[in-house]
Amino acid sequence: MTAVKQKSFRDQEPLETADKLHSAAIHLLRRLRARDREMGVGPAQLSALSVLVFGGPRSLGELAAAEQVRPPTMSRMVASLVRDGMVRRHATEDGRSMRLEATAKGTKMLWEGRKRRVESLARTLASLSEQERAQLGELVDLLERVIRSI
Amino acid sequence: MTAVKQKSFRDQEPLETADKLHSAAIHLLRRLRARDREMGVGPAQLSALSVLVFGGPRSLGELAAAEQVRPPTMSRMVASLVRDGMVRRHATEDGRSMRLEATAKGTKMLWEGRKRRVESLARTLASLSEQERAQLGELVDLLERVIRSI
DNA sequence: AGATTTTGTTAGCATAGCTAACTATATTCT
DNA sequence: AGAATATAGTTAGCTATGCTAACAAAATCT
Repeated sequence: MTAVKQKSFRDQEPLETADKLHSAAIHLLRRLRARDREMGVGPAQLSALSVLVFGGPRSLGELAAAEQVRPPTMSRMVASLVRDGMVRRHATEDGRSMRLEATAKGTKMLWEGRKRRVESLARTLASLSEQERAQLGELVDLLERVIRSI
Repeated sequence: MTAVKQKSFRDQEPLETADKLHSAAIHLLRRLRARDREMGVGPAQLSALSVLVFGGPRSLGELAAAEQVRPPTMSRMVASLVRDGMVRRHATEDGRSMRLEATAKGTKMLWEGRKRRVESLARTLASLSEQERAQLGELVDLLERVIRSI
């Protein structure tokens, strides 16, 4: 805790930014969730599917790690994706694990899904000034780095 | 839809940024959720509580609207908060509605909760360069505006 | 007074997170 | 080789959050 009673403003600032960021993330996802419901696939599944589509096939454990979720959670999501024909399981040499791969249907649906989910957001972004848009683009990259290092 | 078949790169860019932002929000919340579980109160409840603490007392419907959630969802969250002694219901002239108000316990817990939730994030932010931190501070403000206009 | 509107709750469903406990396969160690 | 151990996924069961539909109670409007 580094017990310091009188915090400086400089120390407070990251906490405030962190809090705002957290709140922003909550509200962003709540707004976008509405579009998710229009399709049959939930946000977590779409996110997992996107790892397979953009990152290529991988095992369930790897997918769970990539999505920062426990194996049972991913196991259920994958089961649902397989049931819906979005993902295919391939046997590997190692009989315990399997290669998970997005199907053509899954890939197509992902593109539709993400577009739909994000298009209202993208529309808003498109209405920003050139400068703001550039700023936001850069900072999203920074944000990704930050999140990865939490 | 503005059926345009050949999209320019410029048009694609907001979609890409939007998608990254969405993904970042998901992963951020997943990382922070772990800390939430350490306390007895979930993230949605903490978020609702924060509206009462920082925004003052209000009715259930108003709270639901502020949190962009349907009344039944909020009703259940409030019931849980009341059960835990975080929130108090006050009768109003209008017998249908009620004033929801954070208790002292709720206020204290909120401060602890948000700090805990966000402190690992704040720690990471504190390790950034001065410039990056400033950038990020700007980003969240911009982000908040963007989200509000979705 | 009776009909309608508004506010909140209850019931019931789905997704998504978790841990604990299990199965099946691989690997390691005598 | 065979037993013990480790690893990969699944199943079972819990919680929290989201929703809609149906309801109850109070307020408001004719």
